[in-house]
Amino acid sequence: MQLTREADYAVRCVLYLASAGGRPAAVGEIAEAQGMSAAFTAKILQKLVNAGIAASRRGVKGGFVLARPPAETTLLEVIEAVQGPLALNICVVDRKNCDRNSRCSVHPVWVEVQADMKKKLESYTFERLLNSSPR
Amino acid sequence: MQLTREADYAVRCVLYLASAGGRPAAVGEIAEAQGMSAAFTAKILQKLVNAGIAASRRGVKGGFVLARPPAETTLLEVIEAVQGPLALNICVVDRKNCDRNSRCSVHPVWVEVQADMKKKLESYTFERLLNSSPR
DNA sequence: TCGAAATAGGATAAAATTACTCCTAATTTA
DNA sequence: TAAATTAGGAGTAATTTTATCCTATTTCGA
Ligand code: SF4
Ligand code: SF4
Repeated sequence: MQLTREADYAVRCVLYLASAGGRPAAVGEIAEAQGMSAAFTAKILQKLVNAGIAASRRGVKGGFVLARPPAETTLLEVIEAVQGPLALNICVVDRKNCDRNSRCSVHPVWVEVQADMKKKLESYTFERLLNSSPR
Repeated sequence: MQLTREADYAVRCVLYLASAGGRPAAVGEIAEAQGMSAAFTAKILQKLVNAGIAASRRGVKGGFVLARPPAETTLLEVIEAVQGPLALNICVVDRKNCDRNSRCSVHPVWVEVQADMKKKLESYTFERLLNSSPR
């Protein structure tokens, strides 16, 4: 029931790229700024690129940028890009994962809780996060 | 970001005990009814007893009962009894777990999302679950 | 054109967590 | 006392998490 370190780092990556405002940032730069290992950060950035959240340019002046403006990327997207679709319980994403689902009175609760969570995470764009003063 | 199997089983245990209505149920009975292994179920029931959710009686006519009426036990309590306090991210339960928390704009989001989740899970008592028709 | 700087991707591995099992001791009832 | 039952500790296999490292590819600029 916990966010993976990978997902936390992914959020930090996107946050950094958003604050960089379009200037390509290299893995090393991002990793150092956010206190993460460079090799692991590289892997995460790859996933963000594959998910269409970031874009990369190889070579000398290369690095990573956001593929879309910060207002168009949500926390949910970033999390799902690295740790897959949200799944509070095995039965939520696919009912077939538990054959008790038809007579289970808790199943609908997980569905509801996850929907709430999803909605909230979708409501946080990186523009919004950037403008919120950390406290 | 997923409920452990243990927590899911724990909920099933409590659900079963609630439906048994005060009659002591042995591990084997609970496990069979809910499609869980007996040995693992025994471990989980022990945790529920330690958390004050269930009570046990050893010996021949022994077994497990709920320690309180179903209306007084919530989903949250059962989950926390087996997998510990809810913690959506390392920084939520204790800020010291991440030294970036003071300048992190995402930290408050996790706090908020977890609070929502907690509130919702607290709102589901086992009386409520028992009376809800599974669909 | 070559070399340096950078990402892409695959393989590998250590550590932690999850999901169990098994055994012995203690307790309770008939 | 024998049978039924929980209590608790120890142990274990599988899975997931959290990385690291290596090689290939791309790009820039001298
Ligand atoms: S028992 Fe109910 S809540 Fe648990 S996995 Fe099955 S359907 Fe979902
Ligand atoms: S970076 Fe922010 S969200 Fe992530 S653990 Fe630290 S304080 Fe929490």
